[in-house]
Amino acid sequence: MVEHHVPVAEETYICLIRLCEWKRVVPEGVRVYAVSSNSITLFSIRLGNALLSMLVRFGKLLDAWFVFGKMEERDLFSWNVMVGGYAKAGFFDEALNLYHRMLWVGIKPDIYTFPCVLRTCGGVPDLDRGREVHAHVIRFGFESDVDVNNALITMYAKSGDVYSGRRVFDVMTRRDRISWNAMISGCFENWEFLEGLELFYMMRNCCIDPDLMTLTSVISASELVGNEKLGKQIHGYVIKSEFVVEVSVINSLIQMYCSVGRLVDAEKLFDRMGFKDVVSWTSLISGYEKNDLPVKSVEAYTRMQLEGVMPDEVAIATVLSACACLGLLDTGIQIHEFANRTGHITYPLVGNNLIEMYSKCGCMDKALKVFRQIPDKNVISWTMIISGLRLNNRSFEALTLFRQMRSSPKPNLVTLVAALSACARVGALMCGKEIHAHALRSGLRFERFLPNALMDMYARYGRMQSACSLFNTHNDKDVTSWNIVLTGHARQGQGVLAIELFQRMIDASVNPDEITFVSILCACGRSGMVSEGLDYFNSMEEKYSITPNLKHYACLVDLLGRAGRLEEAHEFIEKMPLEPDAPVWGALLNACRIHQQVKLGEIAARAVLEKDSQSVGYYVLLSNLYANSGQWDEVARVRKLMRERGLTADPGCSWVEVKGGVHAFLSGDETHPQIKEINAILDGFYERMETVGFEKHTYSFVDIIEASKAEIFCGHSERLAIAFGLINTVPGMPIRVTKNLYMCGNCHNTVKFISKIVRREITVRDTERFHQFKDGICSCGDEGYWGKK
DNA sequence: TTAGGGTTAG
Repeated sequence: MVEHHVPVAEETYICLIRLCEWKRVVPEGVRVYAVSSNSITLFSIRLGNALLSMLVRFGKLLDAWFVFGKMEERDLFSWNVMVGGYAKAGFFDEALNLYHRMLWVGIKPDIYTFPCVLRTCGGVPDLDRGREVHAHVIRFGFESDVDVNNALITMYAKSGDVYSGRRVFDVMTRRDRISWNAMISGCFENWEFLEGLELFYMMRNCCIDPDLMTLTSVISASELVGNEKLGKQIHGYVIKSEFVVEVSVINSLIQMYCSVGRLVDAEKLFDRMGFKDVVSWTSLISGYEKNDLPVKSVEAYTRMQLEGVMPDEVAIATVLSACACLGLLDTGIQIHEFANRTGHITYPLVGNNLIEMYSKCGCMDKALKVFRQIPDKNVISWTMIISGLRLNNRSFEALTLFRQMRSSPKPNLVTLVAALSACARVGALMCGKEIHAHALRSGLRFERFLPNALMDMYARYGRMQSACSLFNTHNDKDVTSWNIVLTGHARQGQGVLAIELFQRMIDASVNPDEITFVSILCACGRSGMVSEGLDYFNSMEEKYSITPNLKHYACLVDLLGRAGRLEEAHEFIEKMPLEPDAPVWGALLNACRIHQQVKLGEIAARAVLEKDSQSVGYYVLLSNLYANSGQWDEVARVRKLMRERGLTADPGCSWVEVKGGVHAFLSGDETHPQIKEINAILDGFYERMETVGFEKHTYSFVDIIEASKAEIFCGHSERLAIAFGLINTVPGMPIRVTKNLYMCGNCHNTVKFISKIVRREITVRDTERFHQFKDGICSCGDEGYWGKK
């Protein structure tokens, strides 16, 4: 529309700019700007200001900044536009700098300047700066201006100092509706709900009618305080008011009803709406999801699409949560594809919930792919992927990612809890301790989840003292806290301590739950306290009104079985009021393995495999039962059965922590950079073992069977980890290893031997217990490895 | 002769 070679008068440009601004045609406006800046070297105030205001309104801040720099002169208006533009775009530092420069060059701010500047102070928020600007307001004589005062109120509220805002509000001689709205929402933002509501009533007494903003803000507050009655009252008010037709107000009401669990009221409102926008639909979708109705949530999403309402990023993210909850992978994938097509995938919110959905559906690789593709990963993205990996038993990778994250973005409480859970899983004590220290340093409040996660980490690692001291100093313990320590004692075989703790729990009037009894029964079983265990089992229903579930029955079978009372255990299963499941029979099978009762073991195995033919662990137990009694044909038969059913044993994996890093070793790992040294050091041990009368041991699978070793599924990865630890730490340092399978008897012996010759403490935590080797002795007393001798 | 201040939802 503008030819390059024809000189155009400045006035024409200004007219064109005004027109573009008025018509809101961005591309044309930018073209006019481009052409005008080509033909004119310096902008006059009139043209410059016109350009500035248009560019800022179109969000073209960089271009505006360019024009600002090329103006022959600048007036108050030019500065105001720039400060306001930066403030609106969230570039608070730049806005504040400009404001100071403006004062520096001697331009006096006016009533337009202060609201812009105060917005930046509230946006950071920076209370000190805000107070400084407040002082400027007084110095330049604008303290009685309504608009400036309104901005002051907001600045104080956003900076967390709602009382200073209130003082400004109280001395105002004239207040408009904006003053009231600012003050009321300021109170709500600072959780001063009562004061906010009082102001709302005062406002009406002063004959100022609430508007749309007032109402939406008050409705959301009644949702936040969970005050159903208040919500109803406001609903009544809305019905009588002119706002009954406003979509946004009804949306807020729907939200409010959902949040107090009154879905029927929410649905009623929703159904009566003449026009429903995407927010109305999402309010409902999310309401269902939050009230544990994920199926209805997904249905509502489908209905929304059928009615031709286009989902936006929030709708997509919300329905993804529902899919995650239901494990609806197919639907989740469809939504993922949709988000890809529509470009919504770039929203962190969508990406984060996709990670959650894939994690919960067990597709961790897809989750990782999504994670890598999120352009602006926030704390939640990181937390989601860390917990996802942890959930899918990839704790090692979870910790690697956690390390990568560290400073930006700053991990929050949830991140730390997820990372601690991963530490607990792989026995990364140092990493866990670091997180503990980090939490103390960063002044995070030790709320429910964090102390529990810490205790769990220490307890799983066998550090019962640390766990207990946290427990004792932790003021608001919940049942989980008690259960964590109780389970820790059980794992350590500290039956007496477990019983003492249980008593303390009862004395403290904490109601035990189902998990409590699993732990206490387990503790009794591990400590051979059969009669105590039976007593607890019998007291569950009578004293604590907890009906024993299958887990409790399995514990009891284990308790009887470990004590050698196999027939009794068998009878107990036969008389169970519930249909016994695989773990119940599995407990008996394990007991038969320990006590080498092949006949009964076969009965148990048959029953187990009937219930669950896919879990490798049971084949391992059966195979070990045969191996323990030297029936190698049977061992081979079990292995063949596994092959036929397409099952392979989980690869053994051990972790060791060296210099703050966690190193993982798969059994038979030949790719590790230090594998030569590792093998050399192990061979050295084997030779010495042989000379003192230990049997020679080699690695290959066939060899192991032929060497008549019982546990063929061990993988012996712990040896690699221990050797690596020995090579890479200073003499005398304890070596701490965690393993994903049971440690076999052979490894147990080998580690005992190693601990003796290297004179180091070596701990191995396997899936069953915690072994502390020192001077050739293990804290577990070898039980369970060699059965009756 | 333009600019600034309050709000809300999923």
